[in-house]
Amino acid sequence: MFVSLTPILHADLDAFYAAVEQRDDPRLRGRPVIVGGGVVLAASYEAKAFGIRTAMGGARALRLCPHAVVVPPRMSAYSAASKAVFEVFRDTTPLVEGLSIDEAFLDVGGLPRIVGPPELIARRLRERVLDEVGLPITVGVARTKFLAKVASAVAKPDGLLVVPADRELDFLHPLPVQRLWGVGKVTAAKLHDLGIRTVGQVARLDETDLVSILGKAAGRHLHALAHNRDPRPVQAGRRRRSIGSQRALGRTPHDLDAILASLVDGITRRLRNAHRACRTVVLRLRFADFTRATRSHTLIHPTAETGLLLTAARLLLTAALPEIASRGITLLGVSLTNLSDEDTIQLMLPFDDNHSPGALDSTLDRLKDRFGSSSVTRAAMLGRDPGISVPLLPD
DNA sequence: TCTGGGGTCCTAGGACCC
DNA sequence: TCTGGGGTCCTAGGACCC
Repeated sequence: MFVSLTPILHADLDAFYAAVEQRDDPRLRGRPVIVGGGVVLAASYEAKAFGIRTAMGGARALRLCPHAVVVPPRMSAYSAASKAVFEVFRDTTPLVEGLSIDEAFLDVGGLPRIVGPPELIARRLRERVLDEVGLPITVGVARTKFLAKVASAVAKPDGLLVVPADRELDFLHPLPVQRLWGVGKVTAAKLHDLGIRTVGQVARLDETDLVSILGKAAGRHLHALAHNRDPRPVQAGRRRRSIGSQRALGRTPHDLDAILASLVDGITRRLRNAHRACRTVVLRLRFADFTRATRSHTLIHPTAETGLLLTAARLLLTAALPEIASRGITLLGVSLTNLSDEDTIQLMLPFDDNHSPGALDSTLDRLKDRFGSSSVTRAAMLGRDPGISVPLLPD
């Protein structure tokens, strides 16, 4: 049987934040390092050996390993390191899809005839990241994104694993279900209740059974992954879909309005720096019992203006105040979603049913002449009002 | 064990339109 | 006059990932 071979690399930096700290401070090398404070943001492999895990409470982590070194996070150092690593990725192939600050997919399908087989490309990539950025990185290689990601997880730390096309299911089926992308605590528990512990057992289920257990999307998704069916291509240049910020609140009394203002100030700055605008403001709350809630409001027009977005956020907060007063609050957050490009505005045109059907189109034509046909698009606004997006010109 | 901060995607109900 | 089916958008919640 012909097997199409478009090799995909999944490159994943090892214990990223902790590795940057060990790189920058030789005294930390070889020692258990915890990045974070109240909660473990990252742990070096020496710390992981004591059972310390990401997202664990700091106090518990120190009980497991009292001599661990705790360092405060340096986000700017991590984003600089990430940038440098992604430059090596893009120098390897233009088809790079970033998944997070420390991992990415690389499609090297177009490369092998020029530079060699995927395994060689992966080996070179690991050497370059270590030489040029000073960080260990693990690479998984397979025909699908999903399998490449599984391969890197299995190969960690500081490893390389190639899954040959004729050995895919042999590799996949003995693994525990938690290895499937999208299976977390809740889904794993549901499957365990049914006696399903391995990927192979999932693969033997009918898709309809899986859908009835887990819901439509998750069931179909898992069924496909268990058979290593993952047609998703590596997508370079995917854009962020939301920008947010949040703050955990301690026991001391807090000025919620001031915190809200500083959160909105920070995220609107990031929004403008990215040349984006948003339409939906989401207020995030966590109560004293650690249950969560969101409140959202969608504006008519996209905007990146701090004042407008702060007003929307304040209205949401004001409406939530009675609930906050009765339940207590331990976290306040704001995110901006429904993002669009900042450099377009939407015109609301006062057309109604009495106008001739061609009136809007002729106006569109005039706008296309004025702004260029490719930059004028018709958009639906508020579900039913005709709207038109045009570039926002300096004058 | 006492819980951070940044995200993605899916579901479900209600409003509204055709 | 009463009714159906399909579609989109908004809101809220939840699972999951690093």
